[in-house]
Amino acid sequence: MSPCSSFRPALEENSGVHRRKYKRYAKGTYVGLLAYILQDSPNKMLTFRQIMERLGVFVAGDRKGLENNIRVCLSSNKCFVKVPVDPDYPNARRNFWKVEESCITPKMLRRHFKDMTDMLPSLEPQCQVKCDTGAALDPPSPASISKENTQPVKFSSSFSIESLLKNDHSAHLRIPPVQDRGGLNDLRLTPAAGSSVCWERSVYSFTQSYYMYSSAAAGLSGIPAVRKSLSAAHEHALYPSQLSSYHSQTVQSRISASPPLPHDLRYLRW
DNA sequence: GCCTGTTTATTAGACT
DNA sequence: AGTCTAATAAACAGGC
Repeated sequence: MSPCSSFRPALEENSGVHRRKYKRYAKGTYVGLLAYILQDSPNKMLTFRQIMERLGVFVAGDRKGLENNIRVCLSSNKCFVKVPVDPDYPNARRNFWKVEESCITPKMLRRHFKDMTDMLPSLEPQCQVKCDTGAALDPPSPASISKENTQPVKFSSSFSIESLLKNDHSAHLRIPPVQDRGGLNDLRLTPAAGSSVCWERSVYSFTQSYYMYSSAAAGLSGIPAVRKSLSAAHEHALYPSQLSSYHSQTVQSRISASPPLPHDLRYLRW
């Protein structure tokens, strides 16, 4: 069974009755994908346009619908927060979006990064323990909400986004070229590999799993949208740590090569 | 007019 | 089976 074998066009033959034009993705959610894209950006925040540019690599088809979906996702999920592009002149319509990690619950981790935990059996028990404690999973009671707000949940597990990305960015391990990689089933965890490899392979597989159906493709023509083939530049932009040439760079050079901080960019047009 | 962000309603898959 | 929640569509407001 391929990772995406359960993807099927959602349109009914006699559609028009159902509003849904997309099949729910077999793996992954917008939240998970957005979180990854944001966290993988140099400053861990992006404008909406930048988000869409990165998403554009994954998705072909109806951009309007996708934009709408992403907007809703960003607006309705508290784990995504806005940062004014220009702090001096806050504009409600010109913001960076970033991930508010303190708002990511174990439940969200399990739900939105489920595919990665599936590939990370060594981490699953950790997450499971947290999830099974109940307190962290149960819907917050009114009384607990204020407490939760004042005591943001910070995850120090190796599967927290922070930890995972930390591992990712500190990785010096060489990863085989994309074309040489196996699918999800080929993942093998070795003691020597460590979580860095786990994470990198997981991110690869995770993003690979994002074959999306656009409403234009699935809804109008009945043809599923397919993931665009990635150019080398795109591959590098999205999976930088996968390219061996990338690994020839030191972490320091990666940092120095990063764009300036957001406040230096605030007068640029996006 | 376009872009961005918010809100609401609906649907359907996942979860309990 | 009932509930929860992500995905989707649409309408609207406000800034550029």
